[in-house]
Amino acid sequence: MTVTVIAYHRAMGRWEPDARGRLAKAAMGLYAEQGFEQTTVAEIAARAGLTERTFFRHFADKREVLFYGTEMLRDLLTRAVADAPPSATALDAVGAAFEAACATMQENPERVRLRDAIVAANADLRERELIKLAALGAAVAGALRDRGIPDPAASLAAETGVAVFKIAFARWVSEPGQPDLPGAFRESMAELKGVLADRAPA
Amino acid sequence: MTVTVIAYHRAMGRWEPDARGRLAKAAMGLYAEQGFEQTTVAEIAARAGLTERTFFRHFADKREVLFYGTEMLRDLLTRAVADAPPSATALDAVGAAFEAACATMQENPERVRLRDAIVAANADLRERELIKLAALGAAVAGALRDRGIPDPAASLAAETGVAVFKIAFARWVSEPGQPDLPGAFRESMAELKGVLADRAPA
DNA sequence: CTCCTGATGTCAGTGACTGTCATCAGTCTA
DNA sequence: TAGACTGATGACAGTCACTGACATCAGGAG
Repeated sequence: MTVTVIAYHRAMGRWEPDARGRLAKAAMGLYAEQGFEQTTVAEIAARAGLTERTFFRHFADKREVLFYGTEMLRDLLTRAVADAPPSATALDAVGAAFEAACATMQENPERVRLRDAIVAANADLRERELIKLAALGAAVAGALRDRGIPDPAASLAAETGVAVFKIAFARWVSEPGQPDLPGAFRESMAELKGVLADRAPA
Repeated sequence: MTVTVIAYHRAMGRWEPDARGRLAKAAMGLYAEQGFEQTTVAEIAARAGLTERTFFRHFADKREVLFYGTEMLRDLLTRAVADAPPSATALDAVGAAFEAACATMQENPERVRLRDAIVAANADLRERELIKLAALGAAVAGALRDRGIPDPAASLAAETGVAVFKIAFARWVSEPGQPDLPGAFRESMAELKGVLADRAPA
């Protein structure tokens, strides 16, 4: 539909708000306004002043645009695991890493909550979220291995961290009054330890 | 895994081998022969002697046909959790449930391994698998709640069980000589407890 | 000025998935 | 047994996500 291509593409010598960012913003807006399924990629591209084809040059698919910050989060997690004190156990390091991640997310609570609402409303998006979380878990496991923790223990600790994070996040989202995501994570982590200490001796 | 629910639609009026089963069999075969992406739904339907439209009347999408036995597995897990002795802790009950599930899967190792190879080879299928596992975890958590275990502990124990199962299954798949899936699960579970007992007192 | 590069537009095509209506075989009822 | 009913299927058209191939166009390097 011949979108009036307003080409403020280059203003001075630099690039204006880059295409990727415009597409992501347009997508978020439309998903929030009309829902994910009701939004076509053509609409997103039009709002960004670009073509459908260009959208797919920047994002692998219609869902991926919502999982923009995952790489950043992954780097943050692996760095935090690496930076944990040598005395820390695997679970300690994992806990510290996810706490740091929680703190980062908390810097933009509205955005995080909006994104989560969009994702929660659609099954395909929930699937994508799960695989992203799994990827984060794998990255954390790798970072633990780099600390010298052998593989079964590393994977176990990482998966545990992800599981606790999921629960804490869900809890935080469900309580609009609760602003403390790192705190929610800490609590859930403590509860996990309680559950496991609770087990029967047999 | 695939042939489970043969609903002989009417006793004597008798449909031929039901459409759903034929479609599932055709799909498995084609996915194994040519790969998931290289197979079109039209091909599957043709091999089953049906139309593309009919495929989508029986399966929500092209992937779903590979996750045929999940409901059965879910029932098995929840029943096992319910049947655990009253003295069992949450983690004990979860462990017993997944061990039972492992035993069931072991009845058809080749089929399970083939299915896993197909799923592992494709990102979209891995996503679907993750959400199915998450659903199993949710079902187990529900069963724990029915046992009177409060929610954070129930979810935590269920997610832990799923995480351990994933690791044990991956290990079992990677070792063709290893026929003992329940044993692999038991071992991974024991390792988890070791990891957690290992944590620093602080 | 010209070649090269990188981002974009254009266009045609495939294939997953859906809505709708017709058909057809058994079943139930009168 | 005729006729209405039901449930599964076929036939068909349509939408839309996604891809490959090629043209274009601006800026930077030479």
